[in-house]
Amino acid sequence: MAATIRDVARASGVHVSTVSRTFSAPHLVNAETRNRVLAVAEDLGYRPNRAARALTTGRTHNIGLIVADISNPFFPPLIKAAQAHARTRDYHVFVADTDEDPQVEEELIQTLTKQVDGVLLCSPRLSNRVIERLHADVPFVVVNRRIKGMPTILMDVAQGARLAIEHLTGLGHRRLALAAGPSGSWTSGQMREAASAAAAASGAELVILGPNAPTEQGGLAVAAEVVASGATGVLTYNDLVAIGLIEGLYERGVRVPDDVSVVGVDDTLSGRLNRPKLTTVAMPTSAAGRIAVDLLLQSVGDGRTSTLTTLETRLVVRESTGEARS
Amino acid sequence: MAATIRDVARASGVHVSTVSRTFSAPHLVNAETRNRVLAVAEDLGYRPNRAARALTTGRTHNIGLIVADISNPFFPPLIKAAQAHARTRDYHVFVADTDEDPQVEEELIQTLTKQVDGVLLCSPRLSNRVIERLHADVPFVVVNRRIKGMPTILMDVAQGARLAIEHLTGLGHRRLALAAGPSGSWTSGQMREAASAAAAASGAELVILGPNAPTEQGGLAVAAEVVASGATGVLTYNDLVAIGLIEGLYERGVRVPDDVSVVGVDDTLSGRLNRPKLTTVAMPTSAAGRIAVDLLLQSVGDGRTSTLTTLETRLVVRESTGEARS
DNA sequence: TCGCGAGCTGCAACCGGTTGCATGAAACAT
DNA sequence: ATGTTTCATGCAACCGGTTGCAGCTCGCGA
Repeated sequence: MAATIRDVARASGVHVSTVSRTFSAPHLVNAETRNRVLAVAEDLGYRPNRAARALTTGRTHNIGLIVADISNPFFPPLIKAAQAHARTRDYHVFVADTDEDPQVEEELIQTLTKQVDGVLLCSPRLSNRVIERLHADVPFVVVNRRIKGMPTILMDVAQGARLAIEHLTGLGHRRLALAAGPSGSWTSGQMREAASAAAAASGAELVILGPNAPTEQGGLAVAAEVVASGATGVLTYNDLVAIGLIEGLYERGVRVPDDVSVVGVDDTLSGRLNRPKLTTVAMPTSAAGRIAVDLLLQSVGDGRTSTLTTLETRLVVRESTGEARS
Repeated sequence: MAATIRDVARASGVHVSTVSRTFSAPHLVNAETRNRVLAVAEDLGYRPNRAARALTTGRTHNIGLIVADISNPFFPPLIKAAQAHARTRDYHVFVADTDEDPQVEEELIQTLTKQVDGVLLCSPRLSNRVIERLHADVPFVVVNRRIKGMPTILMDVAQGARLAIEHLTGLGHRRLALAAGPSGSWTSGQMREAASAAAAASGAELVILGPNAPTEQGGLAVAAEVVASGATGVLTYNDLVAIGLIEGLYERGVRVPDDVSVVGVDDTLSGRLNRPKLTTVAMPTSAAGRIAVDLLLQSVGDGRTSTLTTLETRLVVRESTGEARS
């Protein structure tokens, strides 16, 4: 149906190899010939078949991007940034959603392997062991998880957690809670450690509640425990959990920030939440998307590189936190 | 690096064609041979290269999914449903985001064309003419837009708009506004017509405000016009616009629903918005994703089919609408 | 005038699979 | 014992490109 390189060759009276070179190594072909070939190609609507090209070059010019849950608003900015950035490098990004299921995650990686030059693993739920095994087949860049020997991009969630806890203790809260994330989440572990340390340093108490689903449901479900814990300041795994939690607290007649202060993480809903607007730790997701693509293409190019990039986070104070009532 | 079909053939003492058949037409090969080949393949970690297969079969077993903006919460459920459903058919979904830019949309379709068997066009911003031209190269299924001769899935936004307007007039509102969508949006045109008709039928006034960006920014920006219009009931292009609008109204001291009632469309934020919870028209996005994949695979299989599927919408009344103050 | 290098182009093998056709052996009917 | 199927496998061409190598032409210096 569509025109192939041989059609173009025939129509312009040259050998296929000349047509091939016209597109992939233009400087090797005479300007006159090149223009003729280009004209014919244009005329026939010829476009090189990337899959066929990949067969010989070993470069698909595609990269895979795997996320746990595309409906988590944390990911879209990262995805958008990665796509836009990859496009400037003549690469395409294929996004796949694992539904937070490690099994599906592994399958997806397996199938993607042959169709992409590298994979961006965002907040993977697989064990390090499995990831290392799969790494033999295809270059990875890992976002939000520390794995030795792989290019890694971390958002400094420990710093974020510290900022959040200090913000809460600074407001006078002495009894704090952390609504942790899912058990497979490396980030959640980091938050937990940093929050514990920061709380201890300020002489505040911290109870860990969880694991919780990283969703509004998870937040809604943990509300009862928060109330029972007697905490007046809560740090949540992410904004969705915070939203769900606030909702759950309201349902129990607990008001935010009057009775309990809540801090989210991600800053994904800036304008979205009406009352109260969420105090949260902002994550540099777009930057992470761009950098991830660069790292990946780099490691696709010159073999394994193992870099650790850590991006800073930032506390955004809005309306969901307030002074502790004495 | 990775094992190829020839490695497996050599190691198991059969011809490559036998190995090939073991995977793509198992019934043609003797059970004993098959098991031996499978064992060797397993041993070598062989997995058929889908790109190479695509070269001869013309089937990539991939489908493309193009959305205007992946951060619009309308899309993720659709994407998830499409991916999950496609996986059961041994297909993969590659998602691409156009940033609401028709130019980018066209480029993406062009590049995807050769790498997928068909493309799901969700809420396209391109003109019908361009879409029809591109359709020559690759099968399409179009969601949320009516294009003659292409398989189409529509959510009955006209019905939704009618329900919403009737809900508002039923509450006693006589002066209504529609915060329309972007100019390229077919859906927005449908809403406009249906809303006008429904308003006229109820003897209410309706002013059309827009076009607006289909985002919270768009809603925020249109708030002034809403206030100026004197409308007490507003239907918005989607939930994001509604959220932005409510925010903008609050900033101007106008309360929802006390002073102005707001109805969104999409039902994307159900639990998310705290006060007031959004009254909205629910869209069957997951169903659309599943059906879209089916239609596409079907039209990939037996050539062009042109079906029109219309899915019902549903009004979900929450807290952002209330009785008109007399 | 000859030799040589530079610049272009063609040849053909190859990437990793698929598939129509031919071959051969075993099973069956006559 | 012979002819006919059926089943399993091998052969080789093909999909749409890329690329190392060889050959040709031309210009230039000696």
